[in-house]
Amino acid sequence: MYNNGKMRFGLCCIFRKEPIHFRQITAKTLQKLPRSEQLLRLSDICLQNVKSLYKSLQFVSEKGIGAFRVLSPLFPRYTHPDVGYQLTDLPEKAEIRYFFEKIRKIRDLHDLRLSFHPDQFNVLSSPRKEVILNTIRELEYQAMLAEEVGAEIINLHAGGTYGHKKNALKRLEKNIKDLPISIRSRLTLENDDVSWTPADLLPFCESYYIPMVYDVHHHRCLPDGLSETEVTRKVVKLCEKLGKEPLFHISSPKNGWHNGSPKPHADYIDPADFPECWKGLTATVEVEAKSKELAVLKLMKDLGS
DNA sequence: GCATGTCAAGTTGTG
DNA sequence: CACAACTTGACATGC
Repeated sequence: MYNNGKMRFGLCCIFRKEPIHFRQITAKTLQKLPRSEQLLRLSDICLQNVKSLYKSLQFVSEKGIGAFRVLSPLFPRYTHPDVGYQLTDLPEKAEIRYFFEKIRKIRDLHDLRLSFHPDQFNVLSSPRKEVILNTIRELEYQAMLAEEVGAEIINLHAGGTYGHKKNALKRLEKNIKDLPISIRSRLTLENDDVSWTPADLLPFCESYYIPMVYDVHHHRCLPDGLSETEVTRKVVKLCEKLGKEPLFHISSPKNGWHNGSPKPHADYIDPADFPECWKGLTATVEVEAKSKELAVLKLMKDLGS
């Protein structure tokens, strides 16, 4: 069913050369200001960031890039305990909503696939209640943005193992079951390069109907006995069952495969690192490379797509 | 202007 | 035990 389909490539969060920038602000800077000025600064940054996101989608659609990962701090410090805020607190909320609408329209027009990838401190397998609560708060924020921009995916890692994978998976299962639908319906789990391999995650994902995002670079850094072909086949099968397009991650090692740690990402993707078994599939491949849009475009050219 | 240290958050592995 | 690494970049500060 997915053979000879259309593969789309995804750009992650930011640009290397293209003059599209996202702004940030720290909690420390905000805390020096009275609340009204905090909200003015935040409103300005959020509005500029949604404009930049719109420009990002214009850029990718013009270049034939079919997917885009939205950066987590699009609305900086949204869930911070002291300086956090809501969209309705921002003076320019109407303008911000107007750009959300423009973003949804360009997304629909070009059928762009949008995703979120919450940072490493979002952990649903932690034994600490506080960590789970903070994670859910952050995921609710990202789900709100996902709803506003029309994003389909919130992709998470499985967290730590705490020396006992089975118990960690039990906590993960329970916490996933309790998630609000806005998060749960978008949730995917990705294999990492420290703890959780495809062999660990696939049975879990199959049991609970969660798409597994297959990062082949992580798999090469932390192998598990499964071949890339086997993992790909299982992921495609699971996604078919769930009615979702498979999502893969690709990167190349900065210092080569045999020169120290292969984990750091290179500027570009070596086409030799692109798995043969992915070719011809209907799937999204997010490109994790430091040269960002240049790397995505080069890979597309190198692969002739 | 430019260089440098800092930034909310978790977990693991290395030195 | 401290610290870097992870999608690292962008901001704030000080020269």
